[in-house]
Amino acid sequence: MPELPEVEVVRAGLEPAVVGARIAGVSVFDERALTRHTGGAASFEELLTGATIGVAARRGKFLWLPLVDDPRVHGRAIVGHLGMSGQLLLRPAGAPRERHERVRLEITHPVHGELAVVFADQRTFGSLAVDHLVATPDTAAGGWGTDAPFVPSQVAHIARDPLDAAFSDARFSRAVRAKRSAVKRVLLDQTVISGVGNIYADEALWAARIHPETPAFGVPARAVTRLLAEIRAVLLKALAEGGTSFDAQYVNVNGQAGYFAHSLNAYGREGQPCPRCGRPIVRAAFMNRSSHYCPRCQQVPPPRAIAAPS
DNA sequence: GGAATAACCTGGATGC
DNA sequence: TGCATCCAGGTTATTC
Repeated sequence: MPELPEVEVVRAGLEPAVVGARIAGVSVFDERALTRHTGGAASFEELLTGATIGVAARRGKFLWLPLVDDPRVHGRAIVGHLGMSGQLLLRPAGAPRERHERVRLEITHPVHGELAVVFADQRTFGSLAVDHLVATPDTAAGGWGTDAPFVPSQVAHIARDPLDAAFSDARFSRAVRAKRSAVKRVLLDQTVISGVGNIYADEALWAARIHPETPAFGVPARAVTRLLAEIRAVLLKALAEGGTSFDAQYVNVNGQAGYFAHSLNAYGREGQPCPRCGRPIVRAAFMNRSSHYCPRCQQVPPPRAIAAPS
């Protein structure tokens, strides 16, 4: 499923092909891909046709492409989220329609010529929209790939991701230790830390030896620091390996899968030995999905050892 | 206001 | 072989 590393691979793949490109045509095949766009397909097509893309930016799992050189769309951007199965693919102009293709942008790049940016999405949880840019409260750059202190309004409520230079470790630590929820639930809360999904939450918790159901306020400050370091480590390793692909649901802009699935220690390894202690990895229901952990390495501290936040 | 839960969605896997 | 059911999970609206 596309989490931060997978989305960053897509952003980096799009960047050289779309920055500076002019959008020559827009085709919307399925309006469910525009659930975050106000105005429907006609508005989406009208706004984008003729616009030029400035940069390719990302925060957490959100991507955006600011639009420049056109007063009609000044201060706006194409904002995209891949959901669970979304793909952004680069194809030659006029390429045959992809399976599950929802939206296509025909672009003309000054160096690469005519290309198609294809948004395909099997489960239709992903979406594209044209959105207004708003200033970041901390005046730092909006995210990866941009120096401008702006983000789409739909992304403004999302916390910075842990690979962002402006991410505040101290604010994250305070937020975690103020929550009564399970620590894994906090890691999946995009308003606390963005970019982490089910796979990397399980991997980081395994690496930090923290049980996913541990009350967040019960995680010692030193362990929160260790957890954040493990989150960064697992995200960077996954990024270096091109992301995690279990099936055809995640691929880069050229349709190629990543290799990080081979490096997983906990997620998807139910019944297999823990790489650290050999005890079988356990899968447990969690928030309508699954948690994977080692029952020996990751134990919930006894209640008496945990002091609830006041 | 914080926390928990359901709903959205499709296709592959599994069971009968 | 065909049908029904389960499962995967990011985000958000709703409920508690």
